[in-house]
Order: sequence, then structure tokens, then C-alpha cells
Amino acid sequence: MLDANRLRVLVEVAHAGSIAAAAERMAFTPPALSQQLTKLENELGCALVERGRTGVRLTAAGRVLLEHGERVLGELRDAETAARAAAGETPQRLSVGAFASAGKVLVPHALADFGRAHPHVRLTLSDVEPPGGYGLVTSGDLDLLITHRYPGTSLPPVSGLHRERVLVDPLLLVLPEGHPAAGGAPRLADLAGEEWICGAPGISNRVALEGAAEAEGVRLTVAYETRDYEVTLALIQVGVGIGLVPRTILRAAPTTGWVAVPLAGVETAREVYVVHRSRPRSPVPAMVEMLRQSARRALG
Amino acid sequence: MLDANRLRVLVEVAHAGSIAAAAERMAFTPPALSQQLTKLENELGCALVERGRTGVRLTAAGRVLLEHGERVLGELRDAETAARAAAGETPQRLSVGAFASAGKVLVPHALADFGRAHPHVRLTLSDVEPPGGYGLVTSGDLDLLITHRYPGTSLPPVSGLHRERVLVDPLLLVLPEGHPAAGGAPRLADLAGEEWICGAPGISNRVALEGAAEAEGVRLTVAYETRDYEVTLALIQVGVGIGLVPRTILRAAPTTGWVAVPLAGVETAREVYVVHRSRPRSPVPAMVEMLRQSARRALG
DNA sequence: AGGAAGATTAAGCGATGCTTACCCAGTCGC
DNA sequence: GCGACTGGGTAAGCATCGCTTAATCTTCCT
Repeated sequence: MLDANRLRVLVEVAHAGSIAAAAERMAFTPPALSQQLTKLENELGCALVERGRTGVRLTAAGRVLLEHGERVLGELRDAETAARAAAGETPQRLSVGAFASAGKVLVPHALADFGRAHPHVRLTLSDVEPPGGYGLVTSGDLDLLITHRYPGTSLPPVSGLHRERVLVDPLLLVLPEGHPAAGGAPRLADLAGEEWICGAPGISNRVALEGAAEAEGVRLTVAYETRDYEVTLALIQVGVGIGLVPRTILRAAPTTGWVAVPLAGVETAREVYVVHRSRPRSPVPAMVEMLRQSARRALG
Repeated sequence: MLDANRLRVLVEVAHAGSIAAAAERMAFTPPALSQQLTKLENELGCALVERGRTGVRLTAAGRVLLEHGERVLGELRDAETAARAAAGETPQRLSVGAFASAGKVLVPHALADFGRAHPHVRLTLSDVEPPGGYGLVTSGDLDLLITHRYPGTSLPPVSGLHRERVLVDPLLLVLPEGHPAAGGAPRLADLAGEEWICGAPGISNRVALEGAAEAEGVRLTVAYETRDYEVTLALIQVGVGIGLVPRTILRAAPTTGWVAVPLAGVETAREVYVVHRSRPRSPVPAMVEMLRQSARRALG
């Protein structure tokens, strides 16, 4: 039978991206992990990772084993919590992973409400950038993942997990106050000369914007790259460009210096999802409910 | 994190019923298992087994952990076979557990057909008496379980497994040749003075027979106790009693010396089920299909 | 060219887990 | 009642396993 600890090494290395980083996380030294990984490979008679210059990359067999390893770790964690619960212990823990901008508007209310309703549950929040994090849910490192889908991008396969959409968050075109297009609902083509502010190539809102531009047959110019919507808004206020910003962010931001209007002709809404395991443990459904409420409130 | 090997100890001890027997199976000495079990209990801070004079019995917490442990072991086994498959290995194994009388009529044909169709797969067959064996499927010790339900008994919860009925096997009343009731379809009440042949108290067909008698308001006399339908038939042939025998058994038995008729007024059919994990590995579905065919053939 | 990051190898040491040996408590059979 | 048997727990010793430290290798970057 395979050794669960070695599977854990594989999973941690895969998540961390390098043996050194995984060793750091696990409070071991790199040779320890390297040796365990080698033994796992010898045991199976096939390579699991490609030792590269900059970290390691999983082979095909490694990816297969990673998925199963995550499941094993998840089951192990379940076994422990179930046994402790059966023994009468209930010092619970809820670990939430969320993308950066969710941490600003969606999560805080929910976390505060949850903390008041369940003061004995230890809450943990960590940043997880979409489209990742599904493996962390499977392995039990995260109880709840808050992720999103921008138009033009696709969701990862759920692979045994439960995923639920909690919010459709329209992306509004934000212009400096007094901008000529501020009256109506312009199309992308009407904004040909504008300088755009959005994320770097590969970042979700950049992908969405470029997809929309292609669909409309428009070439657009990105002048400023930031993934932070607060920064985007500040730049728009000083008049150096325009951008697409989710409505929930706008509702939570100071309302001076910019005007938001819908963008016509293209699909512009990001969807926010919660992801958790199929048989969620007790505090998870409560938290999901609070997130649903928080989502309704955030849209107004 | 819990140690998977210790969970394995718990599972084996639970299946074997005693530390000594589990140690035998695992090729260890009893103290080794006893120590690991103690460590597991200390780790969780609660008792998992009640040390008794004759073997051990699981506590409530132990039963909870047993279920999860079986899942962990099943996932570990899956991980290994998946990784080996990804690495190109395909020396497959199919482990089937079946109740005794299935081993006589249902399984042999299916096993023979399967062996011809998949000569490279190592087949294993073991006896498993209903209603047990579900845990062995969860932990991967069995790939396929063939079990049954007699009227008056209920099926165990499937708890994540897949269960499919492959056969409804009528229980016929078997009488010695020339018996006065041999013409029609008698009710239990018509057979008040008869001596019955069936299993010992607790055996499925005994439970079913007694349940039917109670429903009809009849007291019946059991003169001979055997769980073996071949023996039952032989006793009926020599005229010492009557009994209920599944049709598939009768079709495979010599046809002299007895007469089979339906029993009126009560539900008399045993149902045969196959049980396997939810995402069956490659040879399992093929085997299930062969069992379905074999079941159709067995009923004629 | 030199340094930094990441991985591997080799050697040593501590911890873990197994075995053997012994003890204890019921049960069975004479 | 008494000894043998079965099943479990405890103690001590020893081997293996896995981690650490130290050193080597390669690649990339300055």
C-alpha cells in the first residue's frame, strides 16, 4: 500500500511548485522531501515530477496521483474530525480561501456575521487566485473556496466538489466625471481612442476585456496595468484612463470623481462561486448562507 | 494528521473481530497491533475498542472511524492503481465476494465467461455472508460484492457505494413427489402440520420464513436446520419435510424426487444485488454485465 | 566570472515500530 | 478445583526509517 505521508509530500510539492517551498511549508528540509519523492517514484516505477531549474513540474502520472492524493488527504482529515466529533470534541475551524477583491466586499460582512453567530469557530482566510484552489478544497486545506469566472474564461472541472453561483456581478464601464460618453450606454467601438486600465495579460479581467474587444472587432490600448480595482478607480478619477469595474466594488467605494455606465453590446458580468466538498461539515453550510446574504446585500 | 497505517490496523481489527486474528492476517504479532491501536486512541483522546475477553468490539467512536478508515484505504488503493495505470502497467486483479449459494449457480458461469474474455485478469473469489461485506468493498479489499435480500430482512445502507439488483429469484415451495399439496398454490396455513427445513435462527431464509408465517398467523415447526439448499433438497426428496428453495437453485439441481409449486399469499422471492464502488475500475463493469447475463440464464 | 536558487547525494543520528518475553484475566475440560 | 488455552496488555531490545547537516551539481542572472 502506498504511504500516505509520501502522498502528502507529493501534494504539497505540487501545490507549492517547488520542493524547497513545500519543505518550508511543512517545516522540513528539502532533502527530506526529495528523498520521499524519490522513494515514491521507485515504488511506482515511474517518474512523478520533472526536476527542473526552477522548481519541479508534475508528469502525467504525477498529475493523476496528485488528484488521488488530494482525495486521500481529504478523507484522512475527515476521518480525524469525524472521530473527534464522535468523541465529543467540537473546537471547530473554518478555513476560507477567496480571491483578492472578494476579500474586500463580499467576505468581510459574511465573516463578521459568522463570527458573531459562531464565536467558538476559529476562522481562517487566505488569498487564492482563480482559477486555482480546487485541489486545496479536495485535500481539506480549505473548507470553502470563493472563486469567480469572468466572461471569456471558463471554470475548472468540479471533479467531485460542489460549486454554487452566489453572485452575478455586472462589470460597469467607469469613466472620469464629465466624460462625453457618461450619458448613455456606449459600445466598445465608441471608445476607440481611450486608454484602458486593467490587469496584466492573463489576469481575468484583462482576458475578459480583450475577448470582448475581439468580439466587437475593436483594438484597444491598455495604458495602465493593475489588478487592484481601488487603484483602477483612483487612476480613473485623475482622468488618465477608463476601465471595467464590478458593481459591488463601486458600491463600496467613494463615489466622487467617476461615473459608471453599462457597456452595451457585450456580456459584462463576472460570476462569483463558492466551492466546497460534497458532504460539507457543519459550519460550512452556515457560512455559505451568510455569503449568499452578503452577496444580495453587496448588489443592493 | 492521522496515520493511515494505524487506520489500517483499526479496519483490519474490526473486520477480523480480534487483535490476534488481524495480526495473523497482516503478518504481524499481536502486540504490534495493540500498540498502534493504543497510540491511535491516545492521539484522539477517546477509546475506539472495548477490550473484551473474547476479541474486541468497537465503540461508537470506533465505528465512526472505521467507516472513514475504510474510505481512506479505498482511496489509497485507488491512488496506487491509478498511478500504475498512468505509468502503463495493466496487470489487473478482480476480487469478488459472494454468498454461498451464489457461488453455485450465478457466479460460475460469469466467472468462466469473464476468464475467457479477460485472460490476463487475476480472479479471486471469497465467501461473504450477507448482510456483511460492504466495508470490504469500501476499503477496496473486494472489487465486487454479490449479496442478497430475503423478504422480511432489510438491506444495509449503501453509504456511498453503488448497488444494483441483478436478479429476482422466486422462492418456491418444494414438496416430496406425490405430496397432496403438489397440485396447486397452497398458502402457509394449508401446511400447518408439515415439518420445515430451513436455516438456523438468524439465517436469511429462516427469517423470511418466520416473517411470512407471522404475517399469515401460522405457527410452523422447523425440524431440520441447514443453510445448504442441496441438503435441503436431499432431505425433501427422502420425504422428511418441506422447504422454500430459490428457483435458480432448483433449475441447477437434479429434477427427481421433488415437486416445486408457488406459495400463495406471501412475498416469496429473494433479490440478488451486486455492490461496488461508485467509480468502478475497468474490469468491474464487464463483470457486472456478465453477472446480469448469468442471472438471466439462471432464471431461464 | 561569481553568486543565488533549487535539487541531489552522502553520512550520521534519533525516533518509530516491530519482536521477543512475560504477565494477567476468563474459559474450557478433566 | 486446577491446569491448559485463548486473547489482551506491558516491558525491553533492536532494526529500520526518515530527518538533518554538509557538500556537490546545474542553471540562471548579474
